[in-house]
Amino acid sequence: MDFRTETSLGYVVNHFARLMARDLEARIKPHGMALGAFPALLHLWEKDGLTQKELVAKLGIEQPTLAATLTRMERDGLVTRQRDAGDGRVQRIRLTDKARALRELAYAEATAVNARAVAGLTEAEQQQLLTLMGRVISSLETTPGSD
Amino acid sequence: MDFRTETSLGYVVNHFARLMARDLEARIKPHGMALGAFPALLHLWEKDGLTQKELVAKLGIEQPTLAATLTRMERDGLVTRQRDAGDGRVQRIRLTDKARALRELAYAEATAVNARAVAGLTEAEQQQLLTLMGRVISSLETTPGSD
DNA sequence: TCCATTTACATAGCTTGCTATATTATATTG
DNA sequence: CAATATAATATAGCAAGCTATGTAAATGGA
Repeated sequence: MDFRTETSLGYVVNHFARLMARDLEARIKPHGMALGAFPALLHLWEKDGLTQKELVAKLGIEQPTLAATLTRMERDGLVTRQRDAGDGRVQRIRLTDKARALRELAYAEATAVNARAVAGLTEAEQQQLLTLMGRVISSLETTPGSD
Repeated sequence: MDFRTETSLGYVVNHFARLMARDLEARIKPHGMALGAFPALLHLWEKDGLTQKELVAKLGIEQPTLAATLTRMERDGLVTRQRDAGDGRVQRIRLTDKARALRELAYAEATAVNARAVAGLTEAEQQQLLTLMGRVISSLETTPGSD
């Protein structure tokens, strides 16, 4: 059997993702944001006070991964955890002033990373790339794990 | 400013890569292969006895990352490290019989993961997705880091 | 009402990525 | 030929992903 890395979707997308992550990390780290905090911040900027469970659902990562990330974000002064008054199991995640102040800057850096990546593509190609990836992701998320 | 995760290339590709990695990992782990070993094995199956430096160049990961992966692969009985006779600094990475025997099975699992991912796309769309990602990767690798 | 179950989150332990730095062997240069 | 520079790999330490399991609070059925 033949198998080439350049035509293996998994291989290529992994490489792609690492390049994007490296770039974004280099841009946001100087502003006190870690790479792993970024996706959580995006959702919290949209809606502050989400619970851990809600964030997990939005982020598509596992609960223990988020718990650890939140601990680092707390340490870095980006969020606080507050026990929900009505349900003692629930932690509401709230942004600090520092995190709120970083919003526009973070958007700008992420936008710049994305722009640099697709600089060689036409508008239509950029759109198609996102659409195709979106369709693959949906299908991976809805069809059985490894059949 | 507005920013939506569903249209952020970095966000989407990260999610995509994790889904692919989870699937492949679940398939190959039962056969004694770790996810991180997989890319290295693909290259060693093509050409056994590569040096660490050569592998690093092919894989696009950092040298310490590969060194750690090779240590685990050695532990798992997939490779051996042999000092090069001519140059005492060089380690030649050689596949074990066990690793050689896993080749076809590994190709089959990776092919299955890729096939499941693109099941909802036409042949032309699959080709286009790979082509577009390839172009973005090349451009990320050739243009300056974060300007 | 009480005990079992479920729910929300935390902890432990591993992998795989990174940067920075140490180590050791070869190459170069004065 | 010794001193220095460069090259190949190793080590240390951290981040962020995972699975498996622990803990504390809420719920629900006998």
